[in-house]
Amino acid sequence: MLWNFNSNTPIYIQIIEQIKLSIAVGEYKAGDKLLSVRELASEAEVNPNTMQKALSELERDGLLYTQRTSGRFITSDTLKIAALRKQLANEQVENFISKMKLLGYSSEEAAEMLKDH
Amino acid sequence: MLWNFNSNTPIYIQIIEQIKLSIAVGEYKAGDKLLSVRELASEAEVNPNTMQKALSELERDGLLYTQRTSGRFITSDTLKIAALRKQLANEQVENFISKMKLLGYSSEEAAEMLKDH
DNA sequence: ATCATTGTATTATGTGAATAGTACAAGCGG
DNA sequence: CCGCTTGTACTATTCACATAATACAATGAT
Repeated sequence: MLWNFNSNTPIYIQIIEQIKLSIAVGEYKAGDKLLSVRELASEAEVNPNTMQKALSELERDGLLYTQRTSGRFITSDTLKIAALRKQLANEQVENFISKMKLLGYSSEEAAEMLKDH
Repeated sequence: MLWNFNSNTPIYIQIIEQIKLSIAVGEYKAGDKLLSVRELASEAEVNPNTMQKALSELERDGLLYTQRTSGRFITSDTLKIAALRKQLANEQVENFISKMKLLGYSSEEAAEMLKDH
């Protein structure tokens, strides 16, 4: 996994978002075993505590589960994963439209700009 | 001006974004006088130092200018303001497309989801 | 001339994110 | 059984953001 962070958002939030994305698009597959907290932390060059915090939150969302001393795994619920992808996409669509509205562009104008891109 | 902040981004960054938006869409007009730092801070319910920090940065961008003891004003450069609006819109478009690409949607599929919205 | 308001600067304090370092129970493999 | 790896927990420290409380020079209005 390739990690990159910017400075304006807490790192653990960005980790959550990036892992969610990886799950949603199948870069992590249902049932996959994750690297250990320490390995992931090392890979992302963050503190293990920070990685742990992000993983715990993903677990609360049901996207991961833990087997006590054996490791963490991606949920096997493929429906949940498909729903996640759709949800993330919908969030992007709604965010885009609302931001463009704030900037004074109608949905039609926004769509036009997309086409011209 | 109506202020609202979320917790995941530094407040002074959010202030910058919101004022930029207000300038871009003409809620603040070219040459307008702003409220004083203290008044704006009070209105937004933040510390004057925080407001000051945001305003200074906007000034560095050339969107505001200061007349030492008389107050702060929006730039009179209407071309710059028009360019700002276009730039913010372009950022939204590019961000939207790139995020949708990451989620595995082509530009055409993204445009389709927009239409269906 | 006086005074209030302007932006600006400074110091101290509080808070949450992130790091560093350490510790421990649980289980798997040898 | 032993040792390694797992997740997890805890304390201490650093850092940036934010706040609180002042202070001051410049200037426009009274």
